[in-house]
Amino acid sequence: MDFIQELKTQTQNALTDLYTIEKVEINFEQTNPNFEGDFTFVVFPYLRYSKKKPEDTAAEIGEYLREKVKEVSNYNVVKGFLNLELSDTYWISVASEISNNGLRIPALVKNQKVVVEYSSPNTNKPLHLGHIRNNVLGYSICKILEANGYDVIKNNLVNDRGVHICKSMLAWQKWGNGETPESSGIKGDHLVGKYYVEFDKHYQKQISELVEGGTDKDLAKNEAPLMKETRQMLQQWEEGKQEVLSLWKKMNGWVYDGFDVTYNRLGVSFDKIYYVSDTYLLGKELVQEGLESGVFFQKDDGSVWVDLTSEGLDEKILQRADGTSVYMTQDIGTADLKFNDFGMDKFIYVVGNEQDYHFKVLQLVLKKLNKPYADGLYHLSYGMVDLPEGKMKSREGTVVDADELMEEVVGAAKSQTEELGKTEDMNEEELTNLYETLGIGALKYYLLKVDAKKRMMFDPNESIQLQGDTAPFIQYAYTRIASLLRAADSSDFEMPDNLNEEEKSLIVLMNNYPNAVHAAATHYNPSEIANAVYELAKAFNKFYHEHSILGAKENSTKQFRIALSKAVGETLKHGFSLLGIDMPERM
RNA sequence: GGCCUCGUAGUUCAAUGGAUAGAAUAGAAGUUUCCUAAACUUUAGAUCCAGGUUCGAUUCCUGGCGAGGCUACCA
Repeated sequence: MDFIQELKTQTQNALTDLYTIEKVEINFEQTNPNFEGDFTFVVFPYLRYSKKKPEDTAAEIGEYLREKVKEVSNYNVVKGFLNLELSDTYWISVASEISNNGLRIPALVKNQKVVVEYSSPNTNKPLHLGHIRNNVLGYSICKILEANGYDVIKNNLVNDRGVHICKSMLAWQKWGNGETPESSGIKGDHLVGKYYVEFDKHYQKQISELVEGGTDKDLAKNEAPLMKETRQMLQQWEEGKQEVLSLWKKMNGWVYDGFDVTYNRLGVSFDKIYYVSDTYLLGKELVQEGLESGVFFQKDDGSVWVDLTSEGLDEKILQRADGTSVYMTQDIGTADLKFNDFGMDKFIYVVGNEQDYHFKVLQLVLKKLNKPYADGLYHLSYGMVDLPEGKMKSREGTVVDADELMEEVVGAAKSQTEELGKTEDMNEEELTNLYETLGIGALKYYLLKVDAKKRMMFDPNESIQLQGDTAPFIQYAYTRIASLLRAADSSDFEMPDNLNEEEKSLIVLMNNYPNAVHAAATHYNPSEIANAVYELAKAFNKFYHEHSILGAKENSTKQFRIALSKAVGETLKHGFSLLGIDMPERM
């Protein structure tokens, strides 16, 4: 890392000495593999100072650097590209450093606290594929921020109250016959989801009956008896009616038991859980505050609004005419609650991009309220997950259930492992763990290798595939290393005489890994880790194929290769830990 | 209608404004007396269209065309 600094300093010196260029931003990039060299400096921007041809300018700087920087063993010039070649000695010292001191990720920040809100489920139905992307992404971001020096609070805001839960409750009351998870053998969240579907079935029927009777469709939606009953139930909930509250507690309990199983299998966890039932009234005082200070305004009917037209948005309601709050009000209050609880420097919302507008407004409102933490808000806006047949629609039953999906990928890992027949001596428990590690790993990797911000296609058939750019590919490279280390008697680093191409590329990739960890944090994007780790695993497989490690002729070569392999293994494992994916020792 | 994303090999994804646009998968052809072939090698195949800025554009700007999202006193 500091070598690059040194290189930049010397390059600046070169520009100053040769062309009297004052301080500029110096950038090096990795040399394109199609060309000879390690780092490349592009000289085009400096031609107007040097007043020479690109080739000559690059050559002059190259000559300067070769003389001044001992690690630069040679250079070549292609058009305006100065390709610096570094000595093997330098790369060997990098390998030695990593091998002896372990993987080091320099902290990006100090004493920075960040609250990451993710998952945030509704408690009326089980989790689906979209939630999996959210959870896996949120968890990974937490790990990545931690690795960069942040103090992270993993936070879940459970939406446990509202019309949607009342629908499930009502349907259960009417048609449940006292069914419980125990009596039915159905996982709690799925059972509650079943009644949510049941509600909708009857509700749709009522609507169409009303519409046939000549009622307007929108009106019918509101006037359907079931909807009236639901609203009444919500009303009773707010009034604290005992019977409703106890049913609510019972059914939410079922859901939490179910979620725990799903979260556990998915390997995600939280440090702090908020429940909307506790927080939904928050924010009203802040709305009043804003009204008094004049940043909000009131309409004739008494509703409170914020005018964001000067920011290019429109007017947004913050409180209904009847004094009740809306989503935005609650989020204002919850942001304040978070700040009171944690005093965080940053707070991140892992929420789908259909809420881009909402979070833009939220941040503007917090700024208008002069909240000191407003600038620390970041909406990690991830794209929707599409299926090959199109969008997921719960109404049309095309949602991919989280539990079923996990079962499927683990099952695929099992059958493929059995087919290969390499694990016959493993016991039942080891095998079960292995299938989970492979299957859940494959699923997570599939979701994380894509840029978080982009919408992505989820092909179920492809997700259970375990070859190519997949978690098992990387896990396989790791188990090869683990197997080597079991067979090796020592993994102490020894200086080799020189480096072959494959060894060098492993060192280069490992040297670059901390940059990927930084970039992943800066961009809130785990896929940068996934890509880095994949490249490394691929390079290792090639190295492994081309060269004998334990059978190397020279003992020093053998020791070097073992130590190098060990460092690769540690890097792969580190990267996977940031993605929330386990590594098997055998497969 | 207004606002916001996104258009890259058959398919799914990469590419701080840099060189000859990378992978994976599907296709074709190979590699195992040798540390795990879930691997490795070779091969064919792409920047939606038209302008502009730039020494240089997949990347930035404008206009088309196409896909998606938001545009609720729902959360």
